[in-house]
Amino acid sequence: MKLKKRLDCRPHGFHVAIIPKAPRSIRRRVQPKKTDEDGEVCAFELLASLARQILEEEIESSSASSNASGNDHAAIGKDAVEDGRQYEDKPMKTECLDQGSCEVSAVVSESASLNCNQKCLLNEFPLVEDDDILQRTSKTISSNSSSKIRGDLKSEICKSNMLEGNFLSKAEGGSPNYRKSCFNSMENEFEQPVETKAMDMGGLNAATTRNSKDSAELCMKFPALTDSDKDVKLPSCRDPVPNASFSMQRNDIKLGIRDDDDNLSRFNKFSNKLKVYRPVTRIGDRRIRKLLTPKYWKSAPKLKDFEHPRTDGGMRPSHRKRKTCYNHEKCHRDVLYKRRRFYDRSSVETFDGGFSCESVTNSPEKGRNRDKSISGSMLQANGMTSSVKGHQSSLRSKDSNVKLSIKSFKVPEIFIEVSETATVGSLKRTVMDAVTAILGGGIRVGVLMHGKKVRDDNRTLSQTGLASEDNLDTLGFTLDPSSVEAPAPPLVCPEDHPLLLSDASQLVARSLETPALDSERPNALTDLALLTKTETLVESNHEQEISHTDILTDTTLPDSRALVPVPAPNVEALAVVPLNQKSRRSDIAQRRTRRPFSVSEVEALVQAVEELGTGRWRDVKLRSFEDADHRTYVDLKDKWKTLVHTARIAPQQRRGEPVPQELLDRVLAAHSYWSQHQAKQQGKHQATGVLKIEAPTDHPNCATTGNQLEACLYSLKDGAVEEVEDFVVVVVSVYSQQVTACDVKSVR
DNA sequence: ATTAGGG
DNA sequence: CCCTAAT
Repeated sequence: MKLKKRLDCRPHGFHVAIIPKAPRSIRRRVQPKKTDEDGEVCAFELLASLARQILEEEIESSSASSNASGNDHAAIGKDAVEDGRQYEDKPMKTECLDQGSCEVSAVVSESASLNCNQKCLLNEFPLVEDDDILQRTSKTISSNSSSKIRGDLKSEICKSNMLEGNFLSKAEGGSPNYRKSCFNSMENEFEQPVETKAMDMGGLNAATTRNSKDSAELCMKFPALTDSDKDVKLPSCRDPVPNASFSMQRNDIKLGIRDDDDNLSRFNKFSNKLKVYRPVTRIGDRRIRKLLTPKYWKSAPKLKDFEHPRTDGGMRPSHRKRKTCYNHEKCHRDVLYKRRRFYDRSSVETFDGGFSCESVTNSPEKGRNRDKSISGSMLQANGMTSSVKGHQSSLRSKDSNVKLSIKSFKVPEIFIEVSETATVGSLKRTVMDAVTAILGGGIRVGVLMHGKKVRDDNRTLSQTGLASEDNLDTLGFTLDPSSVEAPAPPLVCPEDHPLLLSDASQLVARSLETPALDSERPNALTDLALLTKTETLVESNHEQEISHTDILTDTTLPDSRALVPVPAPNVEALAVVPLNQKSRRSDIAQRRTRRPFSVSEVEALVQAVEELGTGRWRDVKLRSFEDADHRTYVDLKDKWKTLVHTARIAPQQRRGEPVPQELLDRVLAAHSYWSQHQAKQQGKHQATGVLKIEAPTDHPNCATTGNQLEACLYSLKDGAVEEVEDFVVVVVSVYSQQVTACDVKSVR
């Protein structure tokens, strides 16, 4: 099937796990491995690196003023080399980089006639060039690349490129030159949503098609600097000249902070790429809707989505998705998802991508941190996501100290928009500012447990349940900007009146200095805060809203002017989605408002399931929720699912309106019963007869044995007479009555 | 349209 | 709740 296909396409000798087109769960789980194994590069290091570059550039550009292209060459080359050395010590790699830089120069000059901005950008990070180089030198490199991650990956990528190139060539009826197609393939890879078919007709054409207008847009975006994908890419900004083969390819500017891992993840995309091409026009509402779904907003460590501006002013989400690392079950918790929505009127551009990086705070100095190491935890920064990935398991020292280790720290997405005429230097500064704002803006730490904010600062860890290893795994942190006040927006009207946070026309018109999209506001953080808050309110459910409120008014938090907490593991914040004022909603199906099941509803559901079983949701619906229009059978099914889950987890871990234990018990009982008896006796138990199960209500074991007893009862046939525990029961019809421990009476 | 599962 | 695949 798909899987096979893909496998066939992939290059040999490629070790990196390819995400097979298998059940999501599987796919997801496959990737994880590597994420962590290739040693993560400290995000801060990256940032530092970036900063360094920026500074250097700044100096350089200031001294050399405008026309930076010339200087850039040298600078870039240098940077590249340094960069390379910094992350790798292998001569080979360095060599590789060197070549890369050389190549860069060449490339640059070649494209000198093109739009300068792009050209300049091109210099920044010789990622593309490298790839290009690699492409040519892949053979040599790959042959002896041995174990060097870098080397391997690169060569792999090259291979991949070639593969892709060929593929595309074919698809397009033959590409004129290899390099070109190769490049395009690369481009596509970077710009294309892995799982969507957003791009029109495959590489070349697609790129060409979009060229003209896109270039006009100031769409310089910085996708994410993700943990393993620490490259800043600047998609779009294509050259208006479609036929300039070379330039065209070059116009897809990508800034990449190369890094050991990035290739890895990037490469992964290749595997997904092959199946991507499909006409955009095919994308229907549903598609779009899907794209706007949290699922696709997830910008996890290795995941990044961003959308292309659309020439027609409409929204054309072209995103890319990367599977996240799911190292063990815990991984998903490490993944921070962030949603961003920008509501803007005029120009409809969707930016969903960002700048995020992860740093590994592998503080070996456990001593320094005392006994604090956060394991299996994550840090989430509101507005600016940052997450901490923890070690696999929580350690617990004898002295009952809780050991936590914050393994990684993810810095969020940063949206940057720069004018087409902005200088590279300013761009860098912009990035720098953004990063600085985030890191230096002052943050407040929040603690999450099971995704819920732990608000009481006075409680002890054990009281909070954080002393338990189990809970430790769900421990999370949030980094909330503490420097700004985020007054609750006057709008809490989720559906009908999405907040318009910014005016795109303005955004586009000028270059922004901060990640904030609303250039009208002076303070980036404020914007973030507002956005976050808004987003949350718009999206959140009641519970969340409540907790938010609580938090905002929580006096135990001195400077709790922080933003709303981000619900984990589904962290969503700062979602920015273009909103075309009017009819946007019709296009974008809104997520249904959340409507928590009331206890009575649960009761009805349980009742129905007890009688009908777990595989007849439609009947359940008809039977007990006929009038509840908002409850579909799918909802019921889902609810049951969650009920079962809820019943299984510790009461402590349960959230939302508490469901009576009694009901949960029944859930479990019914569930186990129906699990065994599948659909066998469908309808057989249709309420008839009277339950005659008797046991002393006051029997000491009644309560404790309740579940077991009940479970046993469910396994009995109607009319059966059996001994269960200390009881003798006569079952006339288990489902004709609600069976609970207390209903059991002794027949003896 | 339903069901079953993964997310 | 959403999304999909499979019925």
